[in-house]
Amino acid sequence: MDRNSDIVPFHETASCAHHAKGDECRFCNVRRLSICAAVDAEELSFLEDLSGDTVFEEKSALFREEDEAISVYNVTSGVVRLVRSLPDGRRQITGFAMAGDFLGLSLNTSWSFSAEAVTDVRACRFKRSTFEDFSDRKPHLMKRMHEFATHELSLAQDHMVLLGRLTAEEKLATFLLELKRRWTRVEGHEIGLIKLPMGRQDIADYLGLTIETVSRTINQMHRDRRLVIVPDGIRFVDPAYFEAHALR
Amino acid sequence: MDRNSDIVPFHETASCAHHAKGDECRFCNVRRLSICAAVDAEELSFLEDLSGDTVFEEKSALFREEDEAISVYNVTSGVVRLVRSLPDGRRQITGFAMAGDFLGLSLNTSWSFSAEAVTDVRACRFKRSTFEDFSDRKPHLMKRMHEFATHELSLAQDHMVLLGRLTAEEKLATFLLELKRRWTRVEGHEIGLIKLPMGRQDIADYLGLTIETVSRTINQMHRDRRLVIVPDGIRFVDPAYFEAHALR
DNA sequence: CCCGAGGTTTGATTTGTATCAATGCCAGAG
DNA sequence: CTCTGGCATTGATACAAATCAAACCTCGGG
Repeated sequence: MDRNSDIVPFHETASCAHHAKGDECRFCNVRRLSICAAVDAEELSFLEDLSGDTVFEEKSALFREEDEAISVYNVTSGVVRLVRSLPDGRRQITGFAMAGDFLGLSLNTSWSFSAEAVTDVRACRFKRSTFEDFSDRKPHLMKRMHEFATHELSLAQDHMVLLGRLTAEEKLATFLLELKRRWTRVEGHEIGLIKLPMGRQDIADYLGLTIETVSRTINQMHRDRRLVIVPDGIRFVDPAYFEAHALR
Repeated sequence: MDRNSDIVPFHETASCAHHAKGDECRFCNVRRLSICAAVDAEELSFLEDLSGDTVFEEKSALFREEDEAISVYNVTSGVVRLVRSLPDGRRQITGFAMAGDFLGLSLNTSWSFSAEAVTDVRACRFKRSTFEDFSDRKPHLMKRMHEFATHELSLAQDHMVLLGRLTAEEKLATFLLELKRRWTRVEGHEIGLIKLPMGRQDIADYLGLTIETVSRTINQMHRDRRLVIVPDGIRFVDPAYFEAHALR
């Protein structure tokens, strides 16, 4: 049975209710984190005309592997899982996209992965072809996209080491520490609670483990007083333990 | 004992002996495969002035993880392994670079991986800062680099699926098929013999396995009449078997 | 307040791959 | 021709994680 059968096609919403039209980008709280930080005020207002705010509800798909890439997206809130599936149902999650992350860096007309909303998600949407034309005329934007791509590539290489060479315990320690860093970056300040919006199955598919091994390993860490489990997340009790067992 | 202790620093050689200075790029046999295909005749001669042909002998390092990235490279012949190492000696090979592949796409001043010559290697070398200045002024070159980067990213995602979700048999089938495709691309025509210049340990470190499992799996395939083992490589006997077991 | 569904935890058992330990097989040096 | 060192192969055994199988929350709906 396909575990993804509950993923429904996305439903596009009307434009953002919280900003007057014409102010979205200037007041965007993820601009500093995103592609758009490379864009000056004048370009920003032009870019804004190309963009549309979209909302995806929990468990809906932003797009699927086999879809044509009509749009590209800048995630502004929520968490998205990036999934590659095998014909027999095995899944690998190659990453989680959060506020500031860009989907569609390659500007290819075909996606090579699915993007599914783990939580409710807001994203700034651009028509792919239009965005490509724009970036073709703005070398500094292209360069910023290239920097994003090579950064992603470096993260992908880290993840290959994790998948190929770490133990279950090391995988979880690395994952939790990385998640802490990403929330800190998004929130703009140190956080205590590490929110885990994704389910155990998603964590398993990200780390190349089974759900049972993820559950056992986290609960073992709890029993060993390395962390406490709280609603919707965990909290480090022994941060040094995670630093010592994680990859970089 | 560190398995890499035999990797010695590279020895730089004088410029290419086979071409008169001023003709390297025009007659370059990997141009069509490389970054340089995006460069027109005039730019090519300019680029050529920036470049120097280098030779690295088998087992030497082009650069190491911890080195500062002074140069970037365009591989013109031979095979390079890209390695990430853990402090305790565990290794993950994130890829093999062959003719046409570019090392230094990120243009960062620090490498995040080592590059080691598996065979004798020739590469076209550029000063990183100079190359960056050049690409900053040539949007189509930057775009080509970006395309290379996002293609790499897609390959990296494939490899994550392999590492996280495939069995040893599937990993080997995928690896051999992928290698066949890459040799075909480099040679410019279909090939029968799939050369395996890298040792079993390198294959293991690429696939997230041990050397024993690689050896057992290949020899099992041989016993099952899926392939024949020949000096320096293998030959498919049952190509359909590999197609059926490989990832895409 | 109870029920049911979806997700999580826990336990028992199996298994694929790692580990440990020889042995085999060249190719190059002497 | 024989020795030697560096892989590669093969076999026996161990073990980490997968698989199979319940039981257990918890939260929203009736």
